[in-house]
Amino acid sequence: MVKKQLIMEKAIDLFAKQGFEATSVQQITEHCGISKGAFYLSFKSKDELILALIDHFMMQFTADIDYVVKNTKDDEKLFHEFYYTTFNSFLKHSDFGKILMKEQSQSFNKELLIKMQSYDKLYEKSIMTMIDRLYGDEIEHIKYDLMYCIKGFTSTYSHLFLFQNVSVDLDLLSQSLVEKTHILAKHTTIPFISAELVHMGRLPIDDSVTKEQILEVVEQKIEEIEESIEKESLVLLKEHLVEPSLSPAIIKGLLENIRNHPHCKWISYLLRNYYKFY
Amino acid sequence: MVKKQLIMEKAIDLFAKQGFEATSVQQITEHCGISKGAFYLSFKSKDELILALIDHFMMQFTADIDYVVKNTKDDEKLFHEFYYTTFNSFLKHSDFGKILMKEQSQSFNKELLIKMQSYDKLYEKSIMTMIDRLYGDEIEHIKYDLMYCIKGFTSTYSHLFLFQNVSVDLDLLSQSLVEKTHILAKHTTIPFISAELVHMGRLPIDDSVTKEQILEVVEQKIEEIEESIEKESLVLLKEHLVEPSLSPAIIKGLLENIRNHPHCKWISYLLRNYYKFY
DNA sequence: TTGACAAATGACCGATTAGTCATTATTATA
DNA sequence: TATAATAATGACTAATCGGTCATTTGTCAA
Repeated sequence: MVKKQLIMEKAIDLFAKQGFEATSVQQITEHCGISKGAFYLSFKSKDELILALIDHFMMQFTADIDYVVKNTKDDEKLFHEFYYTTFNSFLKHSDFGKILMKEQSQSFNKELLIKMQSYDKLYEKSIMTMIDRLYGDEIEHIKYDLMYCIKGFTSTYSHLFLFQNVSVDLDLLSQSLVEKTHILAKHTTIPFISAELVHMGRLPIDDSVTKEQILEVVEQKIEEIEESIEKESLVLLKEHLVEPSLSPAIIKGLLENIRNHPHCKWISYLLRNYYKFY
Repeated sequence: MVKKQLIMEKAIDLFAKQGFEATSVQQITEHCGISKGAFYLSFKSKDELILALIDHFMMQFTADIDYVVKNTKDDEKLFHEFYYTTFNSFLKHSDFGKILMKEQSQSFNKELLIKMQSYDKLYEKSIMTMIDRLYGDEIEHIKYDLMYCIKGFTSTYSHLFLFQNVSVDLDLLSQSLVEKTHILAKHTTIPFISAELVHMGRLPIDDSVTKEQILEVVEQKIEEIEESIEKESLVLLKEHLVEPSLSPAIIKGLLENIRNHPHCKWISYLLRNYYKFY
């Protein structure tokens, strides 16, 4: 299982430099110092690797954004936290960010397309939550336009530090985008994007998650991670899932324990939403 | 020479669907109904094909935008014309637009990277011209931010009709973006992007064009095109280049003759700038 | 009809690809 | 230490890639 992570880390390096298709399995295994056969013990195919990478990072990203959006109490800081977290994630995992930008609209794989669309949908949902909370009904008619502009800002400005090697002041960048967002929200009058337009051309996605599915992910992670606090927290959460016995306060504390572990963010996200902690 | 155009047209289809690297020369020649050898009579390599495609479309696009920016007299309509022309070009050549979006940051080829950056620079120049004309010194401190937002709008909203199969009202879209642009220009106070930031991380590009270079392109096009009016106009323009003999009015008229021919837009652009017609 | 020239062909080349599997090395158990 | 179970190897396959070139086909004027 630790081999799987090694491969993923080294593959990221190469994919970011050369792109997915231009990188061979041979190159990856050489970069890892393992044999070609060993690669196929961890992943059934090269495609499965890229899917795993996307899941690994997008789950963290989605969970981080969701946490910030739902746990920032101060309305004044909401968009700033959102922008900052978005850019910080891109910066922290800039290699993956590059892959994402490069391969974004590359429909070479239907499964990948559906995956990306489902994460994108969650991202849009978070943005809409913020817009509804800050501006309410008063901008009902232009709220999808605002959402689209916000998405546009994040992707456009990400290019700056992903593809041009410039170091940027994320705080200032976030400030300037918060201002732009507020300005657009207050003054825009001409709507262009409707709810229908947002959802058209999308593939239908089943995004309901059952207790059993969560349980499966939790059990898998328990095997994977080694840190004691996180592992014990997961075990307790798993037992509570099978047979509820803990108080909400304890649950919330356990979730907080695992929230910042890179491999637990997604579980934390799933459970937060399962237990309706927001 | 007509074979070259056939290959380019058919290749566009496949590149848009599968991407550049995922499309083989074999596939292209089969789609054209020609042999593999015939392909290499028209293009020295597969790389040369993609470079030719990018030149072919980007020259048209750049020339169109430049014309609109320099020839729209009414300030009120300037940004509307700009947005409309941008989106209309993307829509008209949507297959190429897809390729552009897919392959944008793919640095698989240094020559391609430089090419794209030089066209991008021209696009940014056009935007800055509009900003300077409409808002002048009053927004000096945030003009690069505004430019970046405008670029962001065009690329973000292009996704709508390129990758989701939705038909959009380009006029309404342009209207709504004109409004957003004006709003941002009037109210933005926090600058983030500086002139240095825009030019950092860029490769140096030589964008001066000599008379000899223009002459070369003109002569080449004279051989290529068949339409009589355009051809004759080109011949006259060429003679005037070698030995000036025509009045400015005639030159302007000749340029107008060829302006809307897909293969002459670039020449028209080069000559307009050479004779300083703006 | 002939011969000279150009256009077009597709079998072929060496390199590279994703993926397999018989074999070997390592580890755990008894 | 002996045995069973697991992990890891890398030579191998079949397919495909971009690109070449001896050969064939087509098109002229003579």
